[in-house]
Amino acid sequence: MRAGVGIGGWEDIRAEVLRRIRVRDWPPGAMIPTEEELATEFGVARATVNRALRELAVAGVLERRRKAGTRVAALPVRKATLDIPVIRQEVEARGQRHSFRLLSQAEAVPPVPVASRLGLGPEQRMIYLETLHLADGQPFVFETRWLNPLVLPAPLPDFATVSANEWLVAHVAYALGDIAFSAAGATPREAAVLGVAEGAALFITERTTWTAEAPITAVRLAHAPGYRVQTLV
Amino acid sequence: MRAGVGIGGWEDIRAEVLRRIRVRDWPPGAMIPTEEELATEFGVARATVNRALRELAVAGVLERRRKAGTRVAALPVRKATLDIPVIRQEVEARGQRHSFRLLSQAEAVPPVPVASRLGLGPEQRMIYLETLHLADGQPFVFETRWLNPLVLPAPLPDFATVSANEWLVAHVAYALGDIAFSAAGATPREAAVLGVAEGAALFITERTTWTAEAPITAVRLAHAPGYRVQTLV
DNA sequence: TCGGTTAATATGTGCAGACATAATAACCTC
DNA sequence: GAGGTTATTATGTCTGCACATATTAACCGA
Repeated sequence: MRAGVGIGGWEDIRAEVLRRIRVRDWPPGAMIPTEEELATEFGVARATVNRALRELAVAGVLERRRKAGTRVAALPVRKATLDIPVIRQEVEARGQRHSFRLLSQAEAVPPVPVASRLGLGPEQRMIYLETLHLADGQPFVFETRWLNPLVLPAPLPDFATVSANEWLVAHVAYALGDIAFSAAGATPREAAVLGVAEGAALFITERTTWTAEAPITAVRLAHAPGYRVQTLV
Repeated sequence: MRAGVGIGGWEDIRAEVLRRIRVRDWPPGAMIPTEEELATEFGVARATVNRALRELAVAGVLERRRKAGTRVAALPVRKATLDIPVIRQEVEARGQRHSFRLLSQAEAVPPVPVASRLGLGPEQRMIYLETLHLADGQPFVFETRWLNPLVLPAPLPDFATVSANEWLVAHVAYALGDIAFSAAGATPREAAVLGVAEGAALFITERTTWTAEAPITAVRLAHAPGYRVQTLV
């Protein structure tokens, strides 16, 4: 950063470009000047302009192509970034105390939808866990998890004491995953565990993770009513 | 990129660092070498290592602090990036035909929750729109929207013909917004419009946007059953 | 030993110059 | 003109160097 001067950094360039887009100096779909031209105008190096424009492109505000140049996105596909924390952190971030209870543990062949989501054969046995997470003693989220025993290092912990999620993070080399959000009516089991009416609208998070070769775990989180996922754009 | 050589770019550095984290050469919580040391090891400039490590920090895999150094995140707060497209694009991306019907348009004082979410006084009148979006003729999402007439440029379009969302993107300088996801039972109105049972679990998206000074719009999207938001991590 | 000042250090960002790459535009041939 | 080749151009990235900044670690005096 230039000594003493409060302007000229890439964040300032980004802010100024964004301002021009928002006041429609550069309306949606319009081409904007080249990096070279902007660098000259702002009196900075091209690399600095590049950094600013790149960030805006990642955010979905600009579209860039070599040789073609840079244009303002016509229909900005806004990219919202969500933090997916560990449940304990999520509860504690709300200023509440986190605890959990292991409700059941078993070894079984998963149902077909879970098996296919994990890319498993029909006979592969897995570990099944049901855990209720509490915030200040109130039901917060009901977790049902399938674990692939083939990729877990021995010895397995006592999942009544150790959160499966946090143990996995600390002991298994993950590689890929996907997350999905949806809504579903509470199943009888979920209704009983969370203390809500059967069929009540629940927010559902489903996560699947793999190592490079094999599936690790599939989790379904049924959140207590009132749960929201929120983010700034 | 170095001529002819397929390695040595920042993406390769990022991949190699990620590999070492995943095979636990560098386990969660561990410090990793300094940029200088990695640059020497890989035979690249420090700026290249910096780019790679910065991306991993943004992704939540690394935690970096000046002078303190870089460590592997102990409890990786995974950052999931969601694309929030325009509804028309969303429908078309599924290979379906998009259409919509304006169900009602009025000018009214919004209910208190909406007014407070927008930071409005209790008497501010707004435009209220109800729109049903269809995918291949089937109900896809029911949109209820409050629009601030004070920030809209004249003339207003015919919202029966022009999607409010796309008109806004093209004509109003937005600045900030927030998005929230939740689940809710279908209200009588939503049930009738979407053709589902009252109380059925619906996935709800709520968006609010502002200019620098004034609120622009608050939207509630009630998605037809089966809707999912999905992303890779 | 405590508390505050100073030095050391890893990351954050800047610059100028160079070459790579992708995609368009210009050109040339038939 | 149509089709294929070549030149041009804007972005993408790398290098090497410099200085800023935030923290920590070392130091030192009361």
